[in-house]
Amino acid sequence: METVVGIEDNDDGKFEDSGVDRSSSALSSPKQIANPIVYKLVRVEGDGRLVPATDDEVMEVGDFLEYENSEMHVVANTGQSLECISIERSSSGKLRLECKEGTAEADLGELNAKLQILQKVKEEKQRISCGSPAHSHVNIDSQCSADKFPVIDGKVQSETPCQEIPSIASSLNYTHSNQSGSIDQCSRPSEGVIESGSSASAVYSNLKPDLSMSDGEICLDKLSIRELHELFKVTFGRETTVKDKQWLKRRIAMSLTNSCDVSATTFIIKNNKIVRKFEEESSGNMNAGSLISSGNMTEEEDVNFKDSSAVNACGIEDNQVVSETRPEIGLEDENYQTGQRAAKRIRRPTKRYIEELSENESREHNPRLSISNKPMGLGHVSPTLNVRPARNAFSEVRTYGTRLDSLGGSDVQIPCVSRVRRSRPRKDIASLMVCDTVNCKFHPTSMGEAEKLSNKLLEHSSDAGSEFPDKVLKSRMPSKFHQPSSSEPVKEQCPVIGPVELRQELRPKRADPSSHTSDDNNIVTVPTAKGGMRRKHHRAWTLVEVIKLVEGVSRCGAGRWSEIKRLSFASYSYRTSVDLKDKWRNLLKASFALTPAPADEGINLRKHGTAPIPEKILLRVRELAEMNSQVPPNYSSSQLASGGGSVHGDRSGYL
DNA sequence: CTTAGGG
DNA sequence: CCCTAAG
Repeated sequence: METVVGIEDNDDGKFEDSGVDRSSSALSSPKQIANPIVYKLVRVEGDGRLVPATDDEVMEVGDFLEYENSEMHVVANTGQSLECISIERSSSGKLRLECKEGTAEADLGELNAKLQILQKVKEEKQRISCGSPAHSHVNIDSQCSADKFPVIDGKVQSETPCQEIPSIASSLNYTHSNQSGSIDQCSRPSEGVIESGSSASAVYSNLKPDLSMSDGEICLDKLSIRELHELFKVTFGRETTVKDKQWLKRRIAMSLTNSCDVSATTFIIKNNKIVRKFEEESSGNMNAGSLISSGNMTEEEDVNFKDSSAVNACGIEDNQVVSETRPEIGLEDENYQTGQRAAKRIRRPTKRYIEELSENESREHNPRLSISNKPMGLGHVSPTLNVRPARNAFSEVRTYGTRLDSLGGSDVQIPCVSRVRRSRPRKDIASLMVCDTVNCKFHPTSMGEAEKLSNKLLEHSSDAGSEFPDKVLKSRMPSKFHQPSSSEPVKEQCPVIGPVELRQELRPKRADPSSHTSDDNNIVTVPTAKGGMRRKHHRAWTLVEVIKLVEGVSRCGAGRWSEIKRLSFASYSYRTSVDLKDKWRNLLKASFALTPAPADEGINLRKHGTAPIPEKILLRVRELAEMNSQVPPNYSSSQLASGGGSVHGDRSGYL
């Protein structure tokens, strides 16, 4: 699945013993054997099997490696401080520096990218390896460490103080062994411990002599402030004005350790250890100082962070390689590994945090915007009443605007005003204007009570009708309201485009064009074969609407839906006469079901389940229905003893 | 177009 | 809600 870079260490025969190692070696091509350290590209199959990497894969990695090497060179050249040089001498040291430098100075971006990829691969591999029998322990180990990272870290720190920074070369071998060891350890602790003890000690003994920590530490200690500054500069790629020797030392040490981690790929664990050690050492010597100084050095800290992250990337890469290594055991190693993991973990967040956090933030913001508020509660009468009017009023305008939007094809809502006016011919504009005025009227009018509202609405609607010349009404109403959308060629419906979301409303604020937020009603129109658009989602009828409907029916009589539409639903572009009719039908049904119908419907059962609609209204509906059905106007009053009288009364109340 | 009714 | 038929 994933391509992994593996480092195979041929130098130490003992390391090869491990099954893991063998597998890797088996995979490795023969030529690799010659080199002490071999980077292998392998693919981890789903079953955990390691498969030799393809040429392409190798190439990919190869580039990276090359890049690193070049980086190393650069670093070496750039490296000015004695310390650096000394470190560089050791192969491991070189790597370290390189990583560090690369991250700090050179193409952080590129490195990071590569590192990320590598890291990903590595992670994947680890995951996979868990599944595979051979690597299962590894996985566990890594996971465990990861999970417990913090704790382990602390543990490691305390436990690993003795460790010193070995030369990178040694560390490489060592690392491999360590890693494998750690893995092994997990599976079989006892063995691992023993083994680790021997191997680890041996390695250590060998390594220590080389450079080891003493080098770093001593060197740092011996360095003058100026030298430290230089070193700092080399390390971080920038000057520092800090005069605190301890702080400088600490910084440098940390950076070195970090770099080690990174570069140490294989050594990561070890590096971690080392790092830890450094920290400890530094802490022992300068911890107090560092703490104090750290407060002042935010800037410096930041830089460090950066560096560390960069380094991390390198480290990750290395880690990746390491992961492949076979199992050697070392108690310490395990600790190291855990430590490494921990370090990894810690750092990683750092890196990603920034990116992701920013992303998240942006996302969060967006969601908010995108989230539509649909405060419409049918159940709540008062609220709806207040809200609805406004919304409704605009809805018409909105509709127009929507259409325009749809034209654009984008969901974005353009301020209705601009759209409407632009797109629409004068006539339309006029009609719109009228609508607006009407809407405005509605808006301002605050109707606390449903009745009031209904009354007012009625008035308005009637007013509008009467006020405006028939011409205007006619033109705007029938053509535009009803089918206009579908009929209106062009732009509005974009039949061709396909399902377009028409966001109708601009909500209460028509002024605020920007708020596209999905409004309560997102009406999705679906292109019909005919080319017409049809609403896809049902728009819940609001109480206000129902009231208006009832009112309209009482006023105009059932069946005169177009009239009612015109009078009472002028502002509701989305309610067609057919809708009204349908709704009325439903209301009738409901009313009869709900109320003990004295008249035709003998069912007295009440359905409480469905009663968002106030009984009052249903009652009235029923009355109206009865009235209608009973037709004879004269007769109605007498006939509908219970209903007739009440009907009138209700009606008067409403009206 | 508008209604009415079925799906 | 949508679709369709009938007036």
